[in-house]
Amino acid sequence: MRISELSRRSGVPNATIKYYLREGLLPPGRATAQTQAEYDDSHLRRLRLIRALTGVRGLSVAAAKQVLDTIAEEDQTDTHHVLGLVFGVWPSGSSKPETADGQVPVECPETDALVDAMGWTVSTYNPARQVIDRTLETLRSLGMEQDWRSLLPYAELAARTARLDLDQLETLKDPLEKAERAVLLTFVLEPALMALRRLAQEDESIVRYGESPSLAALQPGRRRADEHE
Amino acid sequence: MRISELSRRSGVPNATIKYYLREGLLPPGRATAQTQAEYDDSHLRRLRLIRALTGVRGLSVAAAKQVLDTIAEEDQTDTHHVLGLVFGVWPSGSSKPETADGQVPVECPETDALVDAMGWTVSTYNPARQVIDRTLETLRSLGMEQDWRSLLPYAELAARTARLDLDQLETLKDPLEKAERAVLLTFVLEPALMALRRLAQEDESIVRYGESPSLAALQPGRRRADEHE
DNA sequence: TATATTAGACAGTACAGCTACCCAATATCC
DNA sequence: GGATATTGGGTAGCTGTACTGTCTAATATA
Repeated sequence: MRISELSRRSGVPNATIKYYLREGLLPPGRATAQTQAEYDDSHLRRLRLIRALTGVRGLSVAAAKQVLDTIAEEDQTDTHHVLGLVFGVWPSGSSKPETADGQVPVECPETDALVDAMGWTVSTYNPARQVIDRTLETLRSLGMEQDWRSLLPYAELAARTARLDLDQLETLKDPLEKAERAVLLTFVLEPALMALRRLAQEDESIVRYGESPSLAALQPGRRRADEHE
Repeated sequence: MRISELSRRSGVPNATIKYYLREGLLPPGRATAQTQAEYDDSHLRRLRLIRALTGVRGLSVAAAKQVLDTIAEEDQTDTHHVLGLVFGVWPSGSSKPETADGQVPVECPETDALVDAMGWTVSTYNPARQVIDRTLETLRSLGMEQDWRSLLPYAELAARTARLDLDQLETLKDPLEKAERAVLLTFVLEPALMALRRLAQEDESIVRYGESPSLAALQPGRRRADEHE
């Protein structure tokens, strides 16, 4: 297909596709002539992935490129290698670590302690480390007397979440497919997970403190446990 | 204190403080004369909160204002009221819902089913609903055959997370303090929770598929369960 | 009284993410 | 085979966000 059909099928404007091509987010089509190129389903798929990362997830174009580059490069044969790369990517947008190209591991004493307490094995280069230390610092500067110990219960829940994530990769055999699925689970799912927390917070707040102001009629005598009505 | 001391103590440039005042993120100081105003610790605190939301969390200035407005307005006496407002705020930045001022509830059939299955009680106006439906749609458009049922295990973990969150509010009595703490837990903690997931994913990937490429030496014979070494 | 600081207003800057336009080459329709 | 439309490639411009710098008159401080 040519660019206009790609545009029509993806809903992304022609000019924007060209922009993504220029920025290297979308690989160039197979050139059939000097002013003609042929695109295929892989381009359509990639385009949708780009829009998922920049749209619902809110990544910057540069961050999306970084993520996309990760699943494209390197040898795709080692599952653990590919996944390690994906999980190690940090979209340098919101809350990015200082070191742009995380070559140098930054001291993260609190995360070290947490990782040790959880018995985890994670690369010292994983940028997620810095996010945790920086967040704890920020919370303390706002008077919240938190340290890594207060994150332990959250870490336990994060471990279970990660297990759910990895379970969904088991069914896939193709390493490339696995890498793309990992990206979807890791990045695109993030807003939904936070949305679930928000819903659960509202429910829990109603259970503990009373009815929500936005709701007119609630069933009385709500439970504390989790069984359904 | 005057603006320069506020700037020095917060680390935020003078001009930026004026910008926040203009934008209404920071309440004006008590004017002592036509070209003089007095700021206090509440301003310093608010300024730090603004930087936490826009910095580590990555909210836009407009989204931060929306969050800040929520804890400032309304009567502060009802705990459930205040928390309902905070948990209902969606920072219109990344993955914002379409309706800017969520007055009209949007149809979210998948979230409805999920909420029902969990036995939750949440406002139909909570913007988190739309995020979930939109994310599921996006994942499906990328070939992931997901529906609300696949989110159920995540919802269960979200419920536990919410319980941890609310536990940390129990100790506070002042409703205003409670609201601010809720903001910190809900928004500022988000990147850290996602970072924890990333670390747990890397660990779980090593446990299942082998060693991480970034790590030179690992202890052999890793476990599947969660006990510490 | 001299110097520095301040509030308030507004213009200017830097960057991101598109968007519009141009041109020569190519495809397509008659 | 000629007219018309589309394409790739490049560049310039536009819009919005988050500041930053400058100016002025009023006020504080030495």
